[in-house]
Amino acid sequence: MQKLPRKFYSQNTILVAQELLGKFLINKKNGIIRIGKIVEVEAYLGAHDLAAHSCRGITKRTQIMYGDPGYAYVYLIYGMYHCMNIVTEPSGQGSAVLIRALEPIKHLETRTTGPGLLCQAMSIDKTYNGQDLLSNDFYVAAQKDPTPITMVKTTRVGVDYAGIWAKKKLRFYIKNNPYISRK
DNA sequence: AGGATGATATCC
DNA sequence: GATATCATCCTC
Repeated sequence: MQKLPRKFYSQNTILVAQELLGKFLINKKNGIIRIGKIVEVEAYLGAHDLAAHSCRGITKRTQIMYGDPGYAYVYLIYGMYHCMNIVTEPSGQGSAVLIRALEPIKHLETRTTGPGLLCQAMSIDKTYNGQDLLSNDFYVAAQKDPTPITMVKTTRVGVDYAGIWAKKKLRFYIKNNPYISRK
């Protein structure tokens, strides 16, 4: 397992999103190592993407999204669940990739088939906002000889308000994987 | 179809 | 300071 370098995240957001499929999200906390395989993601392209939180410019909330790539953007949604994103592209773009579903690999007891649930299972909360994903206990890694996957491209979830941006196929998942949040 | 539940942005 | 809104999930 090889930790992904900063350079990986600084690439084009769509490319990073697609490449993240099949990689492993690893979180060590209180001596427990939790590992999940990323099976579903969404790309949020930046200030011009009306479905992205960054579409209204830099605020206290979105400053992480506008910062350096390879950092976690975690926020509370609907008062009860957290969602985790990884910031992409060079600083100032406001782009990120939302992690939507994981396949449980190690120490994941509860369901991981959705952005809110996977954060619960990985024990990720808002204190992880701004965390560097190149740290020693929170990072994404690739296996040496990854098994080839078939990718499905479709529309994002919960962004009907975003006009033409709601129709763009910026959600990617591994075909036939049983842990996808929605068809 | 609706409720839980809180941070955020945008208005006065 | 008030309120409308929300990249969700579960129960009915």
